[in-house]
Amino acid sequence: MSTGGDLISLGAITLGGTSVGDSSVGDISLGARPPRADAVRNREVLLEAAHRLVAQRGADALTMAQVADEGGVGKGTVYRRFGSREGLMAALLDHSEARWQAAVISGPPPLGPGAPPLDRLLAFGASRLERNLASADLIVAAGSDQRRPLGALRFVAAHVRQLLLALEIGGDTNLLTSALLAPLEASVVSIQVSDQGVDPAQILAGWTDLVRRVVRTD
Amino acid sequence: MSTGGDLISLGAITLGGTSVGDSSVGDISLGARPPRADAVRNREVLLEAAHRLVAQRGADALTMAQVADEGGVGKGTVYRRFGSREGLMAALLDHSEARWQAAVISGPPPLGPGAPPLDRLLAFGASRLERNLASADLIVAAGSDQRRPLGALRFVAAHVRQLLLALEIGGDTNLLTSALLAPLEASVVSIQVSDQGVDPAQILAGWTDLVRRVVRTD
DNA sequence: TTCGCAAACGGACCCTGGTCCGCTTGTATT
DNA sequence: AATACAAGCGGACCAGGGTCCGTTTGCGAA
Repeated sequence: MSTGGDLISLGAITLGGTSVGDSSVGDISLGARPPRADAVRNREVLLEAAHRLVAQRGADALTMAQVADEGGVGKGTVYRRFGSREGLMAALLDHSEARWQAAVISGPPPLGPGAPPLDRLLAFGASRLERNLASADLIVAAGSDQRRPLGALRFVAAHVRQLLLALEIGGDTNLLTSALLAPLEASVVSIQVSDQGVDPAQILAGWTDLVRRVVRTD
Repeated sequence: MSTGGDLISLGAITLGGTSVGDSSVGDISLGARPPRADAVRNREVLLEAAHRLVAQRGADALTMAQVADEGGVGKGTVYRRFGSREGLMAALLDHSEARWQAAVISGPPPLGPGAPPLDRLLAFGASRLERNLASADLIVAAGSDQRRPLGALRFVAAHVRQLLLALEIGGDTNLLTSALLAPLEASVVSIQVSDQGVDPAQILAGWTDLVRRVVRTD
């Protein structure tokens, strides 16, 4: 897996918070002294190790001791770097999240810019649902870790809100945004799919219907 | 706390599943021999102990060993009765859930029967949101335990679907129901309120707006 | 180059959820 | 009342998350 800088860490729209563990490598360290080389190295190594292990055995099976061993460091180091298991999961998500955000910001339409708002919104729903389902275990394992909800969720909300505004709907777009986002949340859809045996296509159909009803200005 | 039979365990719409731990006392034991007296007694005692501890220190702080001690039994017994921590939480929820369901089924309007469908739906949202927020920690702690999502969630879904049908909306009411329920889920709203500082009233306003848009048949 | 020290390291240690299994007890039957 | 046995019981035990603290190390300053 190339850990290269193929795209700027968009996930780092985390408003440089007070979150545990360090932030991404490419972060704008404002005033504070730069992180030590060994810390950066270990972070990389551990992320890669964790990624490998998750790919092999799934997120649920991942243990912190495993990650430490695989990375050739002590368990304490893993915790210093990521704060907690949730923090580690969140860090793992950051990669793919950044990729996805890039697709929304500058990818081809209808997901990316260029298509009419409604088309973009529907494409967004499909794409987000797919992603949330694909990384459901990771997302759920990341729980309500500091950085994820306030980073990724913020971006997603801003995007949807933008589209709703463009559609010139009345009402409070902020509130409506949350309401539209909820049915796509990993915690919600993973239950529907795993425990209730609902077909993901059905969920999307339901969401699409919902959106169509909400935005119609007949 | 009166453990009396003031209302029939509605939470037991759990379709008498294969879930771990036993089901509520009032269950229709079909064919199988009845539970032993000590088992029933311990279940009662432990529920009460757990309830007390949760009230005192909150759901998150609850440990299984505590419950066992407080109930004067071994830890193994707690696990036999409830299967897991999640199972215990789910059992705790059952009480209040049953109460709530009763209010929906036979309470005063507009939540209960008698009011026009739209009014009932909006009242439902307000009430459900309130309940989900009030027991958010318990609900989240109960996770995706067998009985909760397929018991409570099923009831709630059926109710909303009923109302939507009465409103004579087009489209697949099943899908729409899920989409309308998602924004009220504890996992969603508790993040909004705790981590994002959103006012519950705002959430309700957003949901109300959503519903109004969905059901309008202009 | 040497020095000082904040930062990083690592693994022993603690806590809690969950399992196991030998012992006890309720209950149906005779 | 005696018997048999399924069900229940309890606590020792294990695994994994998370903390602590004495030791090591990178790195800027002298």
